[in-house]
Amino acid sequence: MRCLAKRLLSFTRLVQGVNVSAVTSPLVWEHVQPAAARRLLTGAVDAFAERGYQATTTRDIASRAGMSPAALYVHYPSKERLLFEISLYGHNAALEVLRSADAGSTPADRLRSLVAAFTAWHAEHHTIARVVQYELVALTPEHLAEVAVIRRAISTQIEQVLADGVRDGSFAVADLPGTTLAVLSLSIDVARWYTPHRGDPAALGKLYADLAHRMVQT
Amino acid sequence: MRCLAKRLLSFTRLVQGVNVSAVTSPLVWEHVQPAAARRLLTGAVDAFAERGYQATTTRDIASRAGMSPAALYVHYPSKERLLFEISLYGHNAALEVLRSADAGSTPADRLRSLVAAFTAWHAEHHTIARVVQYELVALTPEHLAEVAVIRRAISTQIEQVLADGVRDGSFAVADLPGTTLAVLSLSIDVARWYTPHRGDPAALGKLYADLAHRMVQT
DNA sequence: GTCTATAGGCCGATAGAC
DNA sequence: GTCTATCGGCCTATAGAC
Repeated sequence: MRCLAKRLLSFTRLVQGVNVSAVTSPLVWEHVQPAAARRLLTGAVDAFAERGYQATTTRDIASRAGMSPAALYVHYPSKERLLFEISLYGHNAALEVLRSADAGSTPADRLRSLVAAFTAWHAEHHTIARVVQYELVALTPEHLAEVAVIRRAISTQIEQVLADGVRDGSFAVADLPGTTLAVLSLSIDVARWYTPHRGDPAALGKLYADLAHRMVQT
Repeated sequence: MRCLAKRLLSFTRLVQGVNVSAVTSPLVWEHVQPAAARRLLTGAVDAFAERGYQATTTRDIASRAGMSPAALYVHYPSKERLLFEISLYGHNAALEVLRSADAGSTPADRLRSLVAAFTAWHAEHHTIARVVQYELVALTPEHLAEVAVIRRAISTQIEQVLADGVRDGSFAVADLPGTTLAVLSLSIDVARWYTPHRGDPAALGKLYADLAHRMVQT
């Protein structure tokens, strides 16, 4: 457990840095060291996404990592802490994907870019995304409060672009908070139903960018 | 347990009948008899919606119904059967809400009516809806197959209206299955975030009907 | 149809050897 | 840092009295 603080620091640096490809590549958990801790963490992501946090046993996670049940506690102090690390990293990754995608000369371009990226991330990383979006209740109140800060930043990122579009007349939005939530919903719900055989994440992102833009354009 | 088949029959008749107000009123479970079985079922809905199926204990359900843990098994043979009855009833209710709402002279009117009703149902009945949409994995394969039939009917109901609008030129849809899923997503995701203090279900339905219509109109 | 009592098993987490 | 062994507790479900 001595290496926990170090791991949290390193992944925060990575996610908030410029190298976005790192969080969308298959090597998402490269920063988790040592390798045994990483095997436990990726096993937990898969198990939590498949069956949910409560239905997953520490024995299941350990066996996916090729270890005995007791070995888990050398790397993580509890099952909840494993969930928290996944949730915190996942939220930071999602926020960073949005921040990197917020580029374009018009609100319409920016919105399309945001929705395409956010949707594609939820498809590409649907296992992590499922944990991020559907296992919040299993976090301790303290850990939930920590990820809630990131969730508000994610919401603000979308709301800001919509507000900018309303201001310059390119968007017509009757209910700004409600429409923000609807745009977010569209992407987030992808984590519920997406499986790799249901199409290319990038193509899905493009479709959803178009649908979201049509929801608000004048 | 002798009364189980009778209960299933009676609620199917109710849900597929004409009295839609019955499934949107607070007395949704009136058909579940005797009262002790109904108390267990509504307690289970609340508990499953709050904490999830796996995190809910039979002791918790029984105590919400004011009974000892053992009394539950007089009315339901297992915890999963309780989930199945809730899920089956909820799916039938949602489908019936859609079928009753599919009225209007144009595809645009029909789509707006469908989305408004489906969205309002997910808000008004967000506890049942949460169980319906997020606890599918906890069902046995046989029970899952049974609700999957109803889920396909729900999806078809939306897809048909979109197809009708494309045919008569009132809608422009690049990807029919993808757009169908997006429209459904918008309403379904309401179950994830809705709480009563977040606004009136009917007003939310109206907003979402507008957003969905704009997604597809020419 | 409700209760008390409990079977039988699995869970999260720990102890201590190597 | 990994193992085997195990603790103490809680779980679903059942037995049997009333």
